[in-house]
Amino acid sequence: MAFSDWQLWAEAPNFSRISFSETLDGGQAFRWNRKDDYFEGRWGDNVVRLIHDGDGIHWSAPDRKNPNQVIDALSDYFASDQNFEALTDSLPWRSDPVLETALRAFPGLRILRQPLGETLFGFLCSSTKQIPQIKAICEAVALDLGDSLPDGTQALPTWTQIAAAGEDRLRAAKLGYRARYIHQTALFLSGNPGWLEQTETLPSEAARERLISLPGVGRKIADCVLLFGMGRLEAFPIDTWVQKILVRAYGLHGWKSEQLLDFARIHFGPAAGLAQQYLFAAARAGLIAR
DNA sequence: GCACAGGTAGATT
DNA sequence: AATCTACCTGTG
Repeated sequence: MAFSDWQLWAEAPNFSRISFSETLDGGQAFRWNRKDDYFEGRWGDNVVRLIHDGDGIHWSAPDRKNPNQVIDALSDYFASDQNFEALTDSLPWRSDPVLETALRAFPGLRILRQPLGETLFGFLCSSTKQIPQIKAICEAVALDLGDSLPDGTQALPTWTQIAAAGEDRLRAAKLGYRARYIHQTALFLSGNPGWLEQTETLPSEAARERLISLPGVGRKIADCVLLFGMGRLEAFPIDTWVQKILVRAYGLHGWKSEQLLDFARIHFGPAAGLAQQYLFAAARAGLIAR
């Protein structure tokens, strides 16, 4: 299957080169790969190539795809309904030099709006794994269990497909102890159709409680799903990186996790999750909290 | 050989 | 309620 010629995405977000790369391949999503001079990504039944050059962002998709559908899928995935410029400006960077450093390093960074089920799967794979390993696991599971995409590669499997496959097939994808959690969650979700979609209609606190009721989902993964799969920008996932940032760069030595969450909510405000992603990116780049 | 990696759940204190 | 600890596998 051939890909279309490159086409300008006129309404694309205003990324810098680095924030473009960091948004796609910085740990929010696990199915983007840097090819030659472009990124290739998959979500839902979409396969899209994106390239960021001096003219903006251009896309290419498998030939048979309707261009308007590609644009719509991109707009949805990049949460184009959100004004990230204003949200970023709403963060307390004027009085917070750590945050200011992160904002200046990654201007244009965004929070993606990924398919809910895929987001849950990706972060169920993520515990004590590095991003390249999470991506490798997702790829292995897709190859084994997923439906074919228009270019002949594989989508992530549905929860029903995962439930039917069984825990051993997941262990074969190097999921280790995560395989049991994922399979049990798959059994529940395949037996309760619409449960995830209904969760998405709830206020964030109630949605979080429901997500945490799933096997293998604790506070951190639930917050990742809220943030990256439900557009809840107030969700503030605290992982080992963010924990170190808060302790070292903000001086919050000895604070309990509940206290750190309170600090984040009060200090960063309604777009705390966006601040989290800036700080995460800056820490991984070695700019803060080394 | 061994510590550590975008955690969670169950046991122990 | 706070603090261990087991759980898989790959990497440095």
